[in-house]
Amino acid sequence: MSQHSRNDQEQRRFEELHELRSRGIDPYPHVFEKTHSSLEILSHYSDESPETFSDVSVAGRIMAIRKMGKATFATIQDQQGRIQIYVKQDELPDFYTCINLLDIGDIVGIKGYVFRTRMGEISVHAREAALLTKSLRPIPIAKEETDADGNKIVYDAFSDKELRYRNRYVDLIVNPEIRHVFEKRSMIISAMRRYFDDHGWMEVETPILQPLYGGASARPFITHHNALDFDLYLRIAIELYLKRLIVGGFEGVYEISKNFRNEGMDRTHNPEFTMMEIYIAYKDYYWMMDMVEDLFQTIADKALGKRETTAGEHVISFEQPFRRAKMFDLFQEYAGMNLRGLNRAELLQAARSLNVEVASDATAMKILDEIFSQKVEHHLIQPTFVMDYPVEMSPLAKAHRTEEGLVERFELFINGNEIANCFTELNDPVDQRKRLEDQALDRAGGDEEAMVLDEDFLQAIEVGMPPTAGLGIGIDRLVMLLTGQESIRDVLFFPTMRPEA
RNA sequence: GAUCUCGUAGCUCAGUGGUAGAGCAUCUGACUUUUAAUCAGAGGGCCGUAGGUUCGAGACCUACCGGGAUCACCA
Repeated sequence: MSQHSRNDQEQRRFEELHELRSRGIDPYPHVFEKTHSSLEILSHYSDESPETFSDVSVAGRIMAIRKMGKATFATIQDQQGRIQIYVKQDELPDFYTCINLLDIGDIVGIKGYVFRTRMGEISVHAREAALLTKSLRPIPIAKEETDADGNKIVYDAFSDKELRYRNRYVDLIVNPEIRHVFEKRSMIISAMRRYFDDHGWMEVETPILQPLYGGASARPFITHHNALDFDLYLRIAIELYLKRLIVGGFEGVYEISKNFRNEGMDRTHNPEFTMMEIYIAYKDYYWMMDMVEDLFQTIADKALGKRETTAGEHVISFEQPFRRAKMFDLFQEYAGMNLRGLNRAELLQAARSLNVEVASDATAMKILDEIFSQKVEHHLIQPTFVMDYPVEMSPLAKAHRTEEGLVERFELFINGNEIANCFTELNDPVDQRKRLEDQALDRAGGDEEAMVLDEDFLQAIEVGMPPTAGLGIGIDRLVMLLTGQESIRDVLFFPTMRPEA
């Protein structure tokens, strides 16, 4: 703070702080005994039995203060909401001499009784009042008014995206609706965790710092271990370690944790993001589709209280069953072409005829991917399992039991976005080694995102992994979907930002 | 990484090449049921940064810094 030049408002608050201390008032006391939240009082107070709330104690941040000479009203905000407090000079003369030293943003504690004002607002009449924390920086204050039609009008909202992300603590104070997004995020994750735990699957932790990275196609962040003098990678996926645990004899393991990918940032990408991966022994991807349907209904019930959510003009339903469609059938349906079994030249031709732009050196799989994302994805609004991908796109998925050249894989699309990814996991060690060797060749050929060959992982698979189904869910995107947010930055407390100039 | 766009008071924003503005917030005074409290007054600015054009730049030009959007890469 000494380096920071204070503006006039900050300077004045510092002076108030010293004035409070010089009057023997501790502006930062250690504890306060709080008995009620704002919401408990507002939702349970009744004019018939005011004695129920004749002795309450509330605490919160001053969001508005109206001084009227010998009496003062203030609105304080706690985690649940806001409530008005009322302080009279003749009842609290000592506190009242300091009332001019209080500002919006200060945190106070009030003991007293609940009453209803002449204007009908339930309020706390103070018998005791204490400053709990003096605020030294002014917070932006939005004013709200409800017009004759009942519409809420907000004046001077704190809306600058940059400031909101960089000073999220201020954003959370003055924009309560963003707090609801994060409360819902927490409920979604805990509902998911409870669902897995209730089924007996075990939450585990595996390395984030890894000597090799794998399990996805992406460029990693690189860091360095000083004592051992070697480079480590921040993981890009959880997959390979969880499979080692299945080899080790656990039959259901999951992990919810950050992954890191050193790539571009936009509305749906942040360099660190939260992934859930779960592996269940003796199951396949058909079983996993049933499980995912059940899981999503459970989460919707608990976090939303209903089995639908709104995304733009669409109402998305989580009622079973979700649509199940094979990838190549969807090409037929939405692009009007059968792309199954076409070679690279033929796919390039198909892309041109569909007006899908692809790089001239794109691989067959890149072309297929591009046609899918441009012609099919945006049609997949209601939850849809897209099944059976080409083997070249999925080096860790098991070959399809009946379809030549395809693997047993599904991606769950909702509102045009990929939300989950699942395989019947590849446990044939010979096939797995061949696939990773092919990736290594692509890598040598200049594909920076091709997977690195992890010999220890291959040895684990050679020890023997039982038939297993694996699932990954992008938690941030799921939260975006269920909270109606359009940017990943609005579901992350502290999204990655460039350093300030 | 590319393109477009934005950056003016603590916050939200006006600003026609010619003296830097408003509302809220802040300060002083009045006010014991107010609630966008009200009433009377006051202070507050490196106009993102650095160059350039011009008699004169917050505005026009260039570069840079930061944000947002779109695209590319990816989940």
